[in-house]
Amino acid sequence: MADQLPSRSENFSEWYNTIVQRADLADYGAAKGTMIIKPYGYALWENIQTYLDKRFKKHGAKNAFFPTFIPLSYIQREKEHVEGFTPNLWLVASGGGETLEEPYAVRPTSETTINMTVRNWIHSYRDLPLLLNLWNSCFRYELRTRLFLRTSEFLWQEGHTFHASWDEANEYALAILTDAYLDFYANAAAMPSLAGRKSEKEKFPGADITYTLEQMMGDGRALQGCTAHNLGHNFAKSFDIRYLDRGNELQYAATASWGLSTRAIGAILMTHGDDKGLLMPPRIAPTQIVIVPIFGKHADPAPVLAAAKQLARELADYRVEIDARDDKSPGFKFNDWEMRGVPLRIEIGPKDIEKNQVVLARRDTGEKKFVSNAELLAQVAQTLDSIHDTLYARAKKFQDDHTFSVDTYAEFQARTAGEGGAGFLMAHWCGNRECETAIQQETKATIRCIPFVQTKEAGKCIRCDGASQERVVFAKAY
RNA sequence: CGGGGCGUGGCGCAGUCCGGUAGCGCGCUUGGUUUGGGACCAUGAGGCCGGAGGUUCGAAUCCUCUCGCCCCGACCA
Repeated sequence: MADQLPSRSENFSEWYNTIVQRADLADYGAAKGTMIIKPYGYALWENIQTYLDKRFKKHGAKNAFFPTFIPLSYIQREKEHVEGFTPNLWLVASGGGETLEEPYAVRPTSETTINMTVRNWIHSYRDLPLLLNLWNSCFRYELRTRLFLRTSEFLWQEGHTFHASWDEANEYALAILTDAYLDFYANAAAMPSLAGRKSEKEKFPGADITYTLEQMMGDGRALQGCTAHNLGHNFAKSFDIRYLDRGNELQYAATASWGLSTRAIGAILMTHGDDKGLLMPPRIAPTQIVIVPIFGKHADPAPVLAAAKQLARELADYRVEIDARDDKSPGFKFNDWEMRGVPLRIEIGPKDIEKNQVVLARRDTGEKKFVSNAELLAQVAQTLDSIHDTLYARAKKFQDDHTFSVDTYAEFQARTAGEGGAGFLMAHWCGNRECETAIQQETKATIRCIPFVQTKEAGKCIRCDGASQERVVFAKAY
């Protein structure tokens, strides 16, 4: 009897920490705060990459690579940017035993090094837009780390784009947010998102506007699933990126940047799943279907194994694994793959072979049914789609059930009291940073975003009674 | 950097108070019986007890120093 998992409903945080390691997604690295992504976890990342990469390219972005080491003076060039990132910066002080004349920053993000380079690539409006994307890792010094959610080094993509005007940069950032990220979360990860923009306090250092998708995790905490920034002319001015427009006038370019990291894996894990373990969304699941051959009593295992392999060939369009381990019982395998979150299981034994059928078992509902070989392909396709829809619907319902309109600070404090998440709290806010900071200090809740979609209504700030024209979303966040 | 806890086979732990040369569960090896919801019997392998120094005839155990990790707080783009 294997150890029981911690209960997801009763101890969410322990459940997460245990499942990430037990499902072989990731492990701790030797250096403090670093993460080893194991094959099962990396396969999930590769599926995320494949999905997103296509959409970025559809929007004209081209992949490139920029160095990990960045001269410190580059980072220091944009005022807000350096202030924002200094607490998280790793520096390389020596190389080859020699102290460096100027330390290198280990990229916390590539805005500066990209801008220093691209300023020489752009001379004319004909060079715009310039649309780059990098798949790499970045490094941020962190005091408290958690696998996938916050580590000292993590994988991500960072897009950096250069445009002729502020509006064009803005449109591009929004296009990526909705056509790439929102689409990915909804149609690949089976996750609803709350789209909006960040408050001044929460936005990216150096951005004019930061757009975000906020998702609700299974414990009612919020997680920022990605960001897209309209950097306006800030970096172009700091790095002197100018071009000649059609009227032969020198203009500053406008820039945007946008990113999604391996934190998305954490988001997927914390959105789906139950007390049995993980539940991978079918379209990006590392293994979509596991075939468990049942070797019957006193029967020859060879025909069963052969039938399982034949099944796998028929299902070649899917990511399929056959669990032919002969030292594990079927019951153990069922539990094992359920813990790992494989959405669909096919059981095949001697009795099924006689009857030209298999057993289809879905991870989300636990439902098991016999399916004839003739109907198998259609049933598999339909069931995987149905699991995706079920996961999305569940997550949406959970988000809706944990979204509250809050009109008094007393209720706000009551909802944010205690250890766990508080859901999304839609409340009026005067727009002042002082109030925002005070609310955070008093309740641990932060403004996650100012949603794009909401009914405009006048109201009073939850804390100071100041005038407000729209609600913002507060939550306790990861 | 404060406050608390912990370092003992791959993993989880007991043993530490009352010093006598290391044990349990899981996993792993091999053989056999099993296999439709977490199988069983037998067998075997595996440990500088985080590190250094000290006390002692003798240290996982007592003393001193040191290194590392975890939790809470501070920090978090």
